[in-house]
Amino acid sequence: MARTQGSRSDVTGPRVEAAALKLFARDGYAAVSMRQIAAEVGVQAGALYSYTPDKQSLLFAMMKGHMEDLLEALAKLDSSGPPPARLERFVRFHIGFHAARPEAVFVSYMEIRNLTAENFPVIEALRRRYETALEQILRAGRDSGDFAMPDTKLAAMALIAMLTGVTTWFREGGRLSLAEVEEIYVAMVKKAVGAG
Amino acid sequence: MARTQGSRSDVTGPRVEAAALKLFARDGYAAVSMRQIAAEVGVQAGALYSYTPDKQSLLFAMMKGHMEDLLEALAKLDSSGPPPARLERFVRFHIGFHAARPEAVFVSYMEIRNLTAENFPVIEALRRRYETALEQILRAGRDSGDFAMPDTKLAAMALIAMLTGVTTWFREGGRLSLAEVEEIYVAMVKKAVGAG
DNA sequence: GTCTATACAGGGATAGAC
DNA sequence: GTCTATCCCTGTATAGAC
Repeated sequence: MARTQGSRSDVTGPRVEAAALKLFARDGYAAVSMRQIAAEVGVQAGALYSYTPDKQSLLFAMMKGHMEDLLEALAKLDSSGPPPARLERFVRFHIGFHAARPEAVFVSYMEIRNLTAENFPVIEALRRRYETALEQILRAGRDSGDFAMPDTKLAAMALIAMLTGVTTWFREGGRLSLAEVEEIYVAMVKKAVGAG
Repeated sequence: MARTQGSRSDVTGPRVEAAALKLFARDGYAAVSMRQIAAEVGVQAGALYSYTPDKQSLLFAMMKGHMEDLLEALAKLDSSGPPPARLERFVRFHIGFHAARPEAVFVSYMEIRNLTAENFPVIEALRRRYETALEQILRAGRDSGDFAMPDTKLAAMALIAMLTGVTTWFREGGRLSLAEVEEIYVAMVKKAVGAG
């Protein structure tokens, strides 16, 4: 049970991830050095390699973790009821989830191109699963006659772009509260897909 | 009139800009080296400094140029007629202009944080002018009763995010033509702002 | 105008002491 | 588990020859 003096692997590991997330989000993956991450954690650069094999793994783990959290949370969302209700829940979920972790969102959308050839498809597949979830709601709504859209795939992309855009400008304590923003987006999205 | 042998300043300068644009768009500003740009142009790294004082100036010039082109083209757009017609023209203009230069768009939206403290506000001001142009159309439409929206500023941000998202997935020769995409977005945007 | 050569700082990652 | 020290590479930018 007793741990070696000075050993804090269980706490330092997460702190490395947190520092990397913070710095990648602020300055971009390519612009951040391992030395900067180490300084943020309060250790020497060499010590980082006890927690990650390399810089790329740090990025990949953070993006994969984010997408998995997103999909896991989505899976817990009530998927019953008529399409308009499902769509409304999706919109609120998306805005809420993304607004709660702006750094992870930012990294996940900006650093895709910095993934290696092996890691990229993994993240891409997770992202596509999320888009498909929205598209299925839209398709169900079109089939039921609740929505009217020429192309559900394109509409799904358009809506996700619109919703994710919130994180680029939303700031707690700004002109509008998150609840107000949610309200406005729900109304706008419903109208966009032709929900009466 | 005779130019020094080997002198091609008038042609090499633009080639440096083009190479920087291509590489910044593909790999990101921070990940691209001056050596890579030089290799793309076919000169040695040192020669680049005949055309730009430094790497940052390359980024700034390309972003400023892009935003100025955008605003200039927007200024030429017919701004007469009722708000729904104006909005439709704006949507078609935005999609068309952005789809025609995906690299410049990509750099302009991704590399904002890599601008220095002096350069950032310049680009930000240009961007805001563009957003304001859309917001004015929305406000005019609300005033005239053509549109229904709780917040024109937020709607403008939402629509621009949605429209700009097109450049992230649109590929010439894909499932839909640009004209089809435009059609669909025009319809979706009009509905989103409550235009009957 | 472009080249070669180079200065100098900083990058990622590893080795071995403690 | 973390440190110091270090390897080797690459980064931006400049100087001076041609």
